[in-house]
Order: sequence, then structure tokens, then C-alpha cells
Amino acid sequence: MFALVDGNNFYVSCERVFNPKLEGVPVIVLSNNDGCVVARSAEAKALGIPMGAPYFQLKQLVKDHGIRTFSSNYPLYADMSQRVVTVLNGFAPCEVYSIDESFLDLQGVPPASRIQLGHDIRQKVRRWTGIPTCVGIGPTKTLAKLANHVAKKRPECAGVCDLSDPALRRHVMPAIDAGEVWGIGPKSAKKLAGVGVRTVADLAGMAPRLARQLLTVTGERIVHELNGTRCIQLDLSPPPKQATAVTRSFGQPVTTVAAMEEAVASYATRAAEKLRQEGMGATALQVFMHTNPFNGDPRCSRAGLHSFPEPSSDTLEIVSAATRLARRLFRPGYRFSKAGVMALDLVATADAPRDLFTQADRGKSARLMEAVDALNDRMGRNTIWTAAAGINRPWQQQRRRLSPNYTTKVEDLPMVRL
DNA sequence: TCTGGGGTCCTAGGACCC
DNA sequence: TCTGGGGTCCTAGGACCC
Repeated sequence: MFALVDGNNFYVSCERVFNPKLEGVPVIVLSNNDGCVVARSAEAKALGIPMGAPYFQLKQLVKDHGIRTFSSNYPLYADMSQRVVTVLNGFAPCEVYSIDESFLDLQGVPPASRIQLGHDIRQKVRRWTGIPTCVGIGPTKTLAKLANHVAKKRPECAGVCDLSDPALRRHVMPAIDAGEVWGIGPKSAKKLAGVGVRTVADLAGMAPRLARQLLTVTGERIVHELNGTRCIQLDLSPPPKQATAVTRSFGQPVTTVAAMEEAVASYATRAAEKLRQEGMGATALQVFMHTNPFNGDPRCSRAGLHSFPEPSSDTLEIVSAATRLARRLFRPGYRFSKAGVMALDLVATADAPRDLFTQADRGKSARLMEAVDALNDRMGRNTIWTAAAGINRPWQQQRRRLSPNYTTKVEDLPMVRL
């Protein structure tokens, strides 16, 4: 049996923990570059603001209703997420599924006390971290997700729903759209509607073979999971990452090779830092860049790959490969709006294969990177960096409405007045 | 006229998730 | 003027092997 614990409007809730004036008023959090809406309070949802709405289209609404608006403050949300997980680990073995969702293993919990456990979890997480949550319980992950959906939508659940009883499932499933099921996106929902499958009940009653024909194995698995047959296991120690990416939209369009090289070098620097934090090396590096697909600018989309002779997490190597690719891919005459660096085919540094023919001194590189990381860790990110990443950085993103890093920066600690 | 069978690996593209 | 970022999994098709 699984429980899915999910933070309500997670980013908004994080902002509210340290700014109680945000309670009861509409609040939204924006994506990077203040581009579009990625989190909404209940009050903002009630105003009809859809998920993913471009911010510039909402400015009037924001003004009219006094909607409080924040740039996303990722360090704050990540730290709050960790605090929630710490509390959850006190209840049961826990798979962290995303920044605001975790699956718990309820094996051994007597059926009669599951609901009470759900309420205990909610109460403790709320009291210890300030984050409101909902808890969904079910015999498969897909049913636990569905139960969580029900817990959120139905006030009488008081935030906890257990869908382990098939009779209860038969009762709720006809009232929920198939598109709400975990793994059914807009395209699949449309395909399903084409064969008359509209509700979760329809989907659960579908012949597994037909589901496979329409939606490949993933579709067949969903049908089984909805009927209580477990196809997706709990992953208590998630497998190592296969890839890591650093991609950003620019604060203003990039039109020169020099600016593109700088931007890509700075993303590559960050990618190398991430690799070292995770103890991984990249076998290959991909760089891409493209123009804005929305605003009618001439389209240009470019991508290129570089393979390393042996896995690397060395900033200098990665930056040099990335800038070479950027130079090669860049085309003058276009207004590029976004670029990215992706480190691929990651290998744990400890058991990375060595190249027989390269002379690189791995020990020296490792010591240099250790020194760089130590400096940037102690004195603040970007205390030292490669000159390739530029100084003025006109392409850097806009984040005009950033809240303080209440929990991760000494200068930003909240003040208490007596 | 008629041109095999069985396998692996790689890549690109699509769909989905939060 | 202005539309996010970071991942995963699956499939199809091509190249290549013996």
C-alpha cells in the first residue's frame, strides 16, 4: 500500500510560510525569467488564472485584483522540500518523487488506521514546516495519485483519501476525467476520447490490449494499475541520473557569437558544478540554441554534440567543448532567445573508464576543481569563474520579484521584533 | 522472375511528469 | 516587449554485424 503526500500549491505555500500577509490573498509564482505562471494560490485559481499562463498577458488582472506576484526562489523551495521529506521519513520509507511530492511505503500499517495516519502526517508536516499537504492512499502508485486528486477536490475528505476499497473506486471513478490520471496527458486523452473513453471508470474498464494498441505499454500499465495490479514499483534509492541539463531563456535576445559563447560558457560552468556535486562525469555534451518560437521571429534551431575521450566534470574542459560547439552552431542574423548545455551518458566518477591514450592529469584537474568549489561554496557562487562566461552578461535573466532566501542565506534571515 | 534471418546499437522524435 | 526548466520512458527507423 502506498501513500502520496503532495504539498498544496507548493511554491506559493513556501512564500506564505515566511510572509503571513500572503494568507487569504491571491498569490502567483512565476517561472524563470518571470515568463509564465507555475504556481497559484486557491484565490488565484478562483480568478481563473490557468497554469502556465504567460505573465505579460495577466498584468491587468494582477493589477485589478492586487495579485501578489513572485519570481521563483528555487533555493527556498528546495530547502523547504527537504524539511518536508525529513518529517515524512519519520513516518515510513519514502521515495522523493518531485520537489513537492513523495510516495510512502505503508506496508504493515493496519487498514483501519491508514486514514488516521494520513491525518497525522498532514498535521505534523504543517506544524513542523508550515506547508499544507494532501494525502492519497492506494494499492498502486497510480491509485495513490488518484486518491490524492480526490483528497484535494473533495472538502469532505479533509485532505486525506484512501482508494484501497474497490467499491469506493467504482463510486468515484465515473466522476473524474481520464485526463486526470497520472500518465495520461492531453494527446493520450484525445486518443482515448476517440474510442469513447472519457472517465477514469472508462479507462479502468478498458481491455489492456486495446490500451496497449492505443498508448503503448505505458497505457496498458495504467489500466492494470487502476485496477489494483502493481506495475510501477517504489524506488527508495532512485537510480543515478542519466543526464543533467542547464538551459535558460535569455533576458534579451542574443545576436552575436560573443554573447552566445558567454552564455553557453556560463551554463557549462553550472553544469560542471552540478556534475561534481553528484560525483558524476559526462561522456558527451550537447549544446543547443533556438530563436523564439512564439513571436514571429525567423525560426532557427541548432544543436550539436561533443564526445569526451573519457568522462569529465572539469569546468575548463566542459566550458571549452561547449564554447567550441556554440561557435560552430551560431548563425548570424537571428535573434536567439534560448540556449542550453546538456551533459549526457553520466558515469560515476569513481568507476569512470580511463582513456588509454590521453595524457590528462586527472589528479591535478580534480584538485583544481576542489579548490574552485571550496572558494565558491564559502564566498558565494561565482566568486571565481572562467573569463569565457563573461562579466556584464546582458543576456542574463530577469527576476524582478524575488523573495528573500529566508532559510539559506544569513543576510536574509527573517527578523523578529519584540 | 526470383535476392535471408536475426540480432545490436544509435538517434530522433514524441509524450509525459512536476 | 514579454511565453520555464529539468527530467524520464517508449518507439521507429537506419546502419551495421554475421
